[in-house]
Amino acid sequence: MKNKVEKEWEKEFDYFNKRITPCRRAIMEIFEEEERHLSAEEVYMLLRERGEKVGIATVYRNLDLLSQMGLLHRVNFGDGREHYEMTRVSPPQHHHHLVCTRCGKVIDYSELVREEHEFLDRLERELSSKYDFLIQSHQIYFYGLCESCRSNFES
Amino acid sequence: MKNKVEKEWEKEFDYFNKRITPCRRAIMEIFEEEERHLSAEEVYMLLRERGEKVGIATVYRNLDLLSQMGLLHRVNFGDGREHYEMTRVSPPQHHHHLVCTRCGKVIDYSELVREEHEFLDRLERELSSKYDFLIQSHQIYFYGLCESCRSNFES
DNA sequence: ATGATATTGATAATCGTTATCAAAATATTG
DNA sequence: CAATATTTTGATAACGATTATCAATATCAT
Repeated sequence: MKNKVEKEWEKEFDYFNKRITPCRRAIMEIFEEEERHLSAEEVYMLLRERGEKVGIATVYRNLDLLSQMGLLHRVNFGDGREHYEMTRVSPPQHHHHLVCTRCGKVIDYSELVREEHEFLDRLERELSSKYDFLIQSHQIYFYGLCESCRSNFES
Repeated sequence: MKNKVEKEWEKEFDYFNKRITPCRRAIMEIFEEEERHLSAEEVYMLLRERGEKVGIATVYRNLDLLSQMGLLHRVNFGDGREHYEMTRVSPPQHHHHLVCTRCGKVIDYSELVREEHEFLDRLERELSSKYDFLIQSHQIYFYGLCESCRSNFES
């Protein structure tokens, strides 16, 4: 195994004994460029636009692998499919999600990042040691009803 | 609509103009008794054990409805199915989840509940007003690798 | 009661994801 | 470099959770 290491995330491939294939590199690049959560289908489309000839199964496999490696993490909005986001370490670009349980609308927010950091750092330390768990990322979801769904709730 | 209101959650049915059917009542009772997250399939089984003759489709429909009403909320551990928990208002029984991204193991935790409350209350107020969003519940997930998965990571 | 509306059950259909397995790519060894 | 072992991929079938359909049933309002 002799992956060239130019980017931070490339080290992880050595650590996990995985190869940096064109498909995997392209997926990582897509997430670096698109700063948003993407479904497997969306990643697949973006790969094709780039001219990468990959099968959808490989996309699923690699999204799964990258998640296990901690480079991506899954976010789930209850719409029946998984979404993936880059796990950004630096700069720490924390943002979380407000999810409307009725229409599925998702609002990204990044309020009170500093306070969150203080609180979650402490919590993470407690949990890591208590449960012997390597914490790689976290997600906060707020669930409720958005304005439009609140004003006209009907069967 | 004239639902008898004996329990707190029964009010919500009037508010949302929904009927309290035997199936719906039984589902709520199951979640009151079982203090854990349940999948649709598990709820279905527990209903049958009680002697409730319901179809699986109705279970899905009602879990969905109850979620939209804010009485339940979905939790998702990335294992391909939704789980549901009761949204407990009093006593506030906050607990969140540590999810191993490799083996799917879920650890419930309830550390630092007081500090969480302080921080999240403030965050909730900000988000509610800023995005005009009625927040009904929240979930914090920590993702990472549990001890056993960390010690033997192999393809 | 009567008619309108809501809920349910059985089951087919949908759709995101996973499994299979042979072919291709890449690494390792001699 | 050639030969072999290992990993990754692609096409597609299979799977499984969830949703849609629609007629039957239950419940509500008048």
